[in-house]
Amino acid sequence: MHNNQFRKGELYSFITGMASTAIARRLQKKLNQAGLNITIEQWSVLYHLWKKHGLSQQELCNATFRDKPSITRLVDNLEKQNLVKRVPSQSDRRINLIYLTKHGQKLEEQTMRLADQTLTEALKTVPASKIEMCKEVLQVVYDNLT
Amino acid sequence: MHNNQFRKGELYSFITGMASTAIARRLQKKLNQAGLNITIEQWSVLYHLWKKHGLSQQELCNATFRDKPSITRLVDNLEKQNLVKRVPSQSDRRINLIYLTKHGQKLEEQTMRLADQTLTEALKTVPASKIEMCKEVLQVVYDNLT
DNA sequence: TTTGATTAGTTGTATAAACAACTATATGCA
DNA sequence: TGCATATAGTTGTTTATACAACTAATCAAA
Repeated sequence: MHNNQFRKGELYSFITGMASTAIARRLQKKLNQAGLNITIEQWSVLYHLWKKHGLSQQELCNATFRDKPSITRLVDNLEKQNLVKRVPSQSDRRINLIYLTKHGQKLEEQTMRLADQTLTEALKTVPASKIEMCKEVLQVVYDNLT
Repeated sequence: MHNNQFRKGELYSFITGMASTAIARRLQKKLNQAGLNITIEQWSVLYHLWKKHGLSQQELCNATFRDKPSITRLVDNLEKQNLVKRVPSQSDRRINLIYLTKHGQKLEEQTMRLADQTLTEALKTVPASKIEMCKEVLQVVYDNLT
């Protein structure tokens, strides 16, 4: 009852993800201003490749929470920009392993700095304890729905 | 320093909005399963029209945090589905006022119920106090970036 | 070993978002 | 009044997402 009413009030911003949309737009603007010709979505793929080279497309699907066609096309575009390369797996010919090119590797430091700046701007004025709690809630939400 | 390290760890899920994406997908699935042929984005426009009839496209831009071309096309699609109607303003011929059709009005109750269900599923196991704090943080983030 | 099911990836189609360039109308100031 | 400027909305282009249907390769069980 009380809970229900509470939720109705919160509905809109939770569902539309206004905060994360604002964060993504701010980061995209920073990337553009830095003359880096990549999208947030491409960045999110590179993010996982910086952590571990040679992921398959399916692994990128799982890591980025996208479906297979989305990853196919993101990898297409990353390849066009010469940031990654598809390498057929030796052991399983169905699989493409995705490797960063030198150009793709070089983007890590600069873009991570811009992402860090973006979060600093977004979370300034928010105490660390609240950020931690918020992050926990978002994780629970994700787990509840997946 | 400590703060910086904290943020780096949180980076990815904050920027990609994994929680809100999961919420939106769950609601979309419910809409589809109910045989309602509308997208989340269309729903977010209808949401504001249910609260106040006869908004201009510009007002819908502000309310939904979208740019003008996005609203033009969302209204195009809503009109195609006979859910809203563009009505030229009498006092200012640049302006279209957007009104719900009867069909559009009828969707309110059912879709709000589905949205409410979605949030209940997403936030079950999360105490109300944490939800409140999380909502505050997301609002601050939004305000910090807008 | 053959065949049926599963897995990895691609292609087609529809909707949406961001950005730039555009038209039409309104406003405000000289 | 007239012209510069601002505002409301549209159109074109690129990128991304979701879903369905598809191909190719692998696996597993009879």
